[in-house]
Amino acid sequence: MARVTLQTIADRLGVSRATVSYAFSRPDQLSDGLRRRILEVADELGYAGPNPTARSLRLGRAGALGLLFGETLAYAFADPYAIGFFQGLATAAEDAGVGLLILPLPHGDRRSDTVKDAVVDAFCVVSLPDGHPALAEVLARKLPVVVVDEPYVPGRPFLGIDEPAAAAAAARHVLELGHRRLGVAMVALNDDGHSGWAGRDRQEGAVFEAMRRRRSGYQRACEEAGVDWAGVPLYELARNSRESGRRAGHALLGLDPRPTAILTNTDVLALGVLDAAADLGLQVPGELSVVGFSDSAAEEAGLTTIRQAKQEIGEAAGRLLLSGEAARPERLIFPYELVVRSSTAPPPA
Amino acid sequence: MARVTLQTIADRLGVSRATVSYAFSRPDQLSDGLRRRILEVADELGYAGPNPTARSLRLGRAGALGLLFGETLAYAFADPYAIGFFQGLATAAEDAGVGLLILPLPHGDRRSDTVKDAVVDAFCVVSLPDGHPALAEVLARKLPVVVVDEPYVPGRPFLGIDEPAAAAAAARHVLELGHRRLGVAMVALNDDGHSGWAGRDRQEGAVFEAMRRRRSGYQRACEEAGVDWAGVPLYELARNSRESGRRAGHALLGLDPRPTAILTNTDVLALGVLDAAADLGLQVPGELSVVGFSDSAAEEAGLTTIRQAKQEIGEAAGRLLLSGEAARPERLIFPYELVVRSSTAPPPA
DNA sequence: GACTCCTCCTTAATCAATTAAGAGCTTAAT
DNA sequence: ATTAAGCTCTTAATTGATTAAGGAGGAGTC
Repeated sequence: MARVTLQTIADRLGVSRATVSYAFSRPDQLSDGLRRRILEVADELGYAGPNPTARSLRLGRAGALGLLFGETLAYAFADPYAIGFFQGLATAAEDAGVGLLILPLPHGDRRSDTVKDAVVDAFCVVSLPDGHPALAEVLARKLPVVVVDEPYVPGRPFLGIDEPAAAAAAARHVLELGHRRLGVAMVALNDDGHSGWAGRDRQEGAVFEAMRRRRSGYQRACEEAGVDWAGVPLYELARNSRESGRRAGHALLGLDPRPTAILTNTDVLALGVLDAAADLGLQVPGELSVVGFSDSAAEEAGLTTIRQAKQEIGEAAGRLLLSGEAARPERLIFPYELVVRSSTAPPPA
Repeated sequence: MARVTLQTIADRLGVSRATVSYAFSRPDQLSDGLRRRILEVADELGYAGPNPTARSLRLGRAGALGLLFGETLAYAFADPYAIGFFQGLATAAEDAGVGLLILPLPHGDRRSDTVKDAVVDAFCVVSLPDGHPALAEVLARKLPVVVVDEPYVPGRPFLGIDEPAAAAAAARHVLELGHRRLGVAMVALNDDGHSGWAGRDRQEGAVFEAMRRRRSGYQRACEEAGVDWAGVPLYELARNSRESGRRAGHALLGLDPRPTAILTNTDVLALGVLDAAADLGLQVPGELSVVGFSDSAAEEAGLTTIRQAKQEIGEAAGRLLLSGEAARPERLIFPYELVVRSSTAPPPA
């Protein structure tokens, strides 16, 4: 059974290919009788309709938005922040009637050309580490691109929050409550899979720009409050999971002197820190204050966190790409908000 | 600035288009010198690389899997069950190095041809109501298709659980605990946006097959236990949200006599029912037992539920489509498991 | 009867690539 | 010297559509 194309139908009926095309896409160009006959024969031959790829080639539009996320897809779908963002982006795509093509990152040794081969009209890049090869591939495509969260690409629209300011607000919150011994747990500073204490080098050389900037916000707030940043232990995690957070929590809470407040750069991590506190029988917030980030999984647990409008950011990214305005390099900085719940309080006396 | 194509580069160098193509896709066919010169000129002219659409047309493969989900995308991304499924599907796609094209359903009056225009190699259809027009469009594409959960399409591979048996297991659990006055809250029976008490007609005429079958499982278990199904109130919800669950909870718990156990067809709904119980000061499980479904949001809340391997199902669906075996119509029925937690207990004496 | 105007369909260019087969030319083997 | 074999590049067919421009024929108008 050879492939059925417009031509097959045309030949069968002794009309031209163009005529058959019109039957599908422009009914007004044809007499009703012929059109009906064409559709009949098409049905009879099992024609699948005008080939979308050929159509796309001819029309010069793909009808899809490419999404590149700086993690494995399985991971992305497990991350509440990513989910919120997807939701916003999907809303924009849906309103415009275009699809959302979620692309896997080139993974391990397998050389897959997903970015090169992606049939899309534009790309949305989210949370890619500095210098990731996929970014270069995206830029090489010469299509509209927006970047969300990181990395900042000069000349391209950027969407995100003021990371240092937001992080500083989180730190300032506990500092103003009177805490002086802080601890920090952060995921996604680097992408070498390492977990453990992170010294100055790993902190400042972090390849995830947004997280690097977040960290600098913590530092600034500490220094402004007269707390020596060099004395603030920072535990770095390879994966953003509750289990990771627990591990970091145990590491930080095992220190002497023990921190009275722990800052984390994701809510999921913060939940893990709460688990660690529970393991050790520490009261939160009486004996330990914990702050999350993103307000993605914080409400139920009563977690103090920084809220960012992930859905709005996603939707704005989508609209920007679909409006064709993505050529103008804008920096859209979205608001954040410190949400104080029941995981923070003044330190024990 | 006109578009740069292979031809542009070929003309510039005075070579044939084929030569330029080889420079990109088959280095062994060319001398190193010429190849280097071609790549140089390409770079100089700002060539974006071989056009993926044209490539796709010529090669006859799209490098993407189409996903059609029976709800708005914004909604899908908010549903823990869907997320789990996506995760599995994305894993399979990722391993194969293909993208995942998430398609919006034709929405309201806007006639968008996303299904017709989707550049994909296969479709995965999830939870579509009976007779939804998008299904016909998918089938018309004559591409490999698998259906997950619903609807069952004769001749096409199907993946899901034994819905009636799973639902019956949930019902049997509370019946065996001694409950006799049950209440049921269900979402996604119909897609007409209606919420409220559902009588026999709306129950049996439900357009979402999986949910219809789930309901029949509840009924069967009741009847086997000698509980008259006609006396079991069923409250139907238009949306799967915690708020909906709370509403259903209030409706059911406001009845006289009050049910001692409430079955729901999603965990999210069950959480809402717990909220309603809390509103009314009812102890769970002392005064009320609640059972969820899917184990997608149940663990933290200590909810008794039916666990289904959503990730596995997603991954299996992906692999089936990508293996090219999707032609053989199989019915892959996945295991379910009753997970008893702390939301169910014998009824009050 | 000549002219114009429709309606309906065809012609042919175009979208941007891939790739089997073949044509020159050089090198190696007999 | 001749033939075969290798390289390197070109030719041309192919993938499956869209659409502006044009032609043929019939109807309407003066």
